[in-house]
Amino acid sequence: MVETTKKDIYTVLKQRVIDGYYNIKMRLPTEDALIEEFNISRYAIRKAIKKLANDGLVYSVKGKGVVVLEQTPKTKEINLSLEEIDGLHSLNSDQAIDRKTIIADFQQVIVDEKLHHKTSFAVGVPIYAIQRVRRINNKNAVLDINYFNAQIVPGITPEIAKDSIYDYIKKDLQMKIAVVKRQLRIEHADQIDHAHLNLGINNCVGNMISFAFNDDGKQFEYTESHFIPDNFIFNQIIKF
Amino acid sequence: MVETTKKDIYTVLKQRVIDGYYNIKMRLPTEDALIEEFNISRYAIRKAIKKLANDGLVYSVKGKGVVVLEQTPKTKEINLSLEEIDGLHSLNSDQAIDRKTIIADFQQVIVDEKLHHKTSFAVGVPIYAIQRVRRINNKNAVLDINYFNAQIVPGITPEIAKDSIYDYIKKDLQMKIAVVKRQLRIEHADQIDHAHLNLGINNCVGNMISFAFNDDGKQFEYTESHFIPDNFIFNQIIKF
DNA sequence: CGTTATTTGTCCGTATGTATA
DNA sequence: ATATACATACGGACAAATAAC
Repeated sequence: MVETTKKDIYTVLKQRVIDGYYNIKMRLPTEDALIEEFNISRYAIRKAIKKLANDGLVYSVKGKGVVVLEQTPKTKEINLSLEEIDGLHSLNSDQAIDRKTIIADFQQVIVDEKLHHKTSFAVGVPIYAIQRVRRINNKNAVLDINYFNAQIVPGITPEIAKDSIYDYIKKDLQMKIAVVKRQLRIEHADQIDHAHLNLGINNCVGNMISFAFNDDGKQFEYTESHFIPDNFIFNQIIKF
Repeated sequence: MVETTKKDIYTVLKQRVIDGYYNIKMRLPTEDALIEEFNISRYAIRKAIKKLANDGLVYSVKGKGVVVLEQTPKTKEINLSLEEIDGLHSLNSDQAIDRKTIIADFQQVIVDEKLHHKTSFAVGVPIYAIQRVRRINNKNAVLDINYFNAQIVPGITPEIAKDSIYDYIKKDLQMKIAVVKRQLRIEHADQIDHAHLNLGINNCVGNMISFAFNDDGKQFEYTESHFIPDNFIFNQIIKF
């Protein structure tokens, strides 16, 4: 029996899978065997295995066992996982990336009919409208167009926008971000994109649209992140 | 107490949320109240609520309750959810779409060093290499470039490819698809894209790369789906 | 402002179902 | 047909965050 705290079980199993420890049979030990080894409940073991499955490392088959998946190569592009927030603020730390944020526009406006249709904020609501260019590895790679409900997220300044609005929301306003609904499209680049981004010969951008909600269920943000081709990857693992 | 079978609880709650039944307080009843109403275990209630959360309709907050999120508008583009398989075969049925598949190329080849690097199939493995153009609403919208391991998925024919290879895998070969790992990039369109797709003035494509695994953990497919801008949306819901 | 009540989250043990070997 | 192994479901106990007083 191995001496391991509950939190470590996932880490231990993950390392073993990556090292090929279980690869000979392409199977994990049974739940009962792992319960024995780690001296812990079935619930805890299943939780660790579920996490491994979410990483795309293993797959559970009823009546068979937990299968180890063949490993696929790592990518060298900037890895977004469709789960990053606040533009490119919280990227994987193992990817060394030079970043710089340039404020291209900063306004306070009232939502009109046209903006309502785009952002789904109610007409008449005061909002911050901010445009920021994200410079990554000496390229203008992302144009963030943010709209924040000023009633829910008050007091944004250009200085805050230059740093991280999400840090301000979480740390200073003590607001909880609950859910972000995201859409990803590919669109023909418009004038603003060409003006701010290093598109090269490309005439399209990726457009990641985000609707963010706090834990009162209120939408406090609408954001479009326009990014240049070839530099970003979105990952997803689908289980059947 | 409402007479409801276990499976219906999610459906009933979903309908109530959509209808705004709980919107006055922006809260769902407590778990205990729902246990009372539906006369069912806490486990079952929590399962239904979890499903609602995955739909992006509600969000649970410890010590507070289950919050109903403000609703965002539906989109009119073809909705892919990053979770569709086999190109565009299994789309939402509420979106009426004309489809047609044209086989552009069909070959059996052996994996060489270059193909190994791209597909991550082992060198020497026999594979099917298939190119299909997906015509949607009278536009050449998607170019599917499929590579299937012929040892794991034998017997593919142009006739099968014209219909659905995934149907063949599941129904005829009785093989289980376990996991699909997917990457989405935006790339500059190449000659083949321009030749097969109705790109118009755009010179970029979306490239959805899929690695598919069966329940033995073996990778049986590598696919690139190149699609034209403006017609597709990928959705995701991120919970914190 | 501190204390108590409320409400969801986590964890455990157990029993039964279901697909696989 | 039998044994194996993961999936689902239930009830209960306690922890942790929030709300109410």
